[in-house]
Amino acid sequence: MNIEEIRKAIHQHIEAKGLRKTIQRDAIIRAAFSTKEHFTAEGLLEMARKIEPTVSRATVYRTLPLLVEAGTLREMDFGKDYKFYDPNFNERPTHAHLICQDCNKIFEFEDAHMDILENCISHRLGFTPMTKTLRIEGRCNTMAKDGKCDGRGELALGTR
Amino acid sequence: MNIEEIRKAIHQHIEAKGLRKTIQRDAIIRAAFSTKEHFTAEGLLEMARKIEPTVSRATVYRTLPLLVEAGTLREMDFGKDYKFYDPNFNERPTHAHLICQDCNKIFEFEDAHMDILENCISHRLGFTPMTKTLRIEGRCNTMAKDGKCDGRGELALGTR
DNA sequence: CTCGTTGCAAATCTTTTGCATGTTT
DNA sequence: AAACATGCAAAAGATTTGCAACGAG
Repeated sequence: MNIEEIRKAIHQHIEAKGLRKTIQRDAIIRAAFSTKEHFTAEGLLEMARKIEPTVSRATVYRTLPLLVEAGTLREMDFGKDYKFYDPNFNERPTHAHLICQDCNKIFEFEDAHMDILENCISHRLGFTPMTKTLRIEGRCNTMAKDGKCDGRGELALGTR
Repeated sequence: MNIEEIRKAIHQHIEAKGLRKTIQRDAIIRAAFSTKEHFTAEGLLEMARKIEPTVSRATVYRTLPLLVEAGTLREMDFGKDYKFYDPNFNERPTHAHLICQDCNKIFEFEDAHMDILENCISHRLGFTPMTKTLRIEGRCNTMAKDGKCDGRGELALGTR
């Protein structure tokens, strides 16, 4: 799903709700999906203003729920006092997060077994899973052994 | 781990930090672990005041991090604007949550396969897992079939 | 007696909202 | 023209903090 498809999906959702297409909303959408990084409302405001300087904080906060409702953006809790948003669920619908307690980097990973197991458990409990969130916080093994944390990038992507 | 053991563990942690034992803190501890329900800071204040009326909101907010640090209480995000706390990780260290989107009840479950798989994945990625959080939101199958949601209790406990 | 602790109220910080004005259809 | 959207600034709501009085060791 590239950015044009995402934009189309969101505009469809917006239209279905009887709402309108505006330059501010479109700038916010473009900004949100121009990155693979997780971002905050404030960060999104900054990014959107580079595209369209008239975007206001209020419009960002009013638009974010639309992107979440449309199923294109996921609200995330990383233990901070403000919300983060993850734009990568379009590409990798079942990914989970591993947070390094040594360097604070957040890694994304997908695992088919995990996905299947989550589905099994849900059904055994009598539910059809809609949203699954797995977050693992851990210590870097290299850090424990050699005293240095080898996080290989801000956002490590890859199915293992 | 019963409440007396939990109190002891927390008092040990508090002492180790060079802090003091007070009636307000103890009331908050007793309140927090007198229930299996998830609670908010405000809810804990209410419960603690039934034990010791002099407890103030500020002290609750100052004490909560101590219980979390001591490893006896887990901070939880259930998508609301305020934090929830889960006192059940002492009894069931690896439990996860399933939230019914039809009735909003939160079920707790444990699954050994899940636990093992999470550990495997963590090690494969080069980490030793410290905290694992799994939350599944889903639709009730009975609701879908019969139009009624049969959540069998506020907090369903049990390994399946 | 010393230093941590408490309650209160004020401050903080993110997110929400009322309102007058501007835009989309 | 009608209905929705926007920016601004004020409001809201959870959590934090400064401070003077209090309490544990």
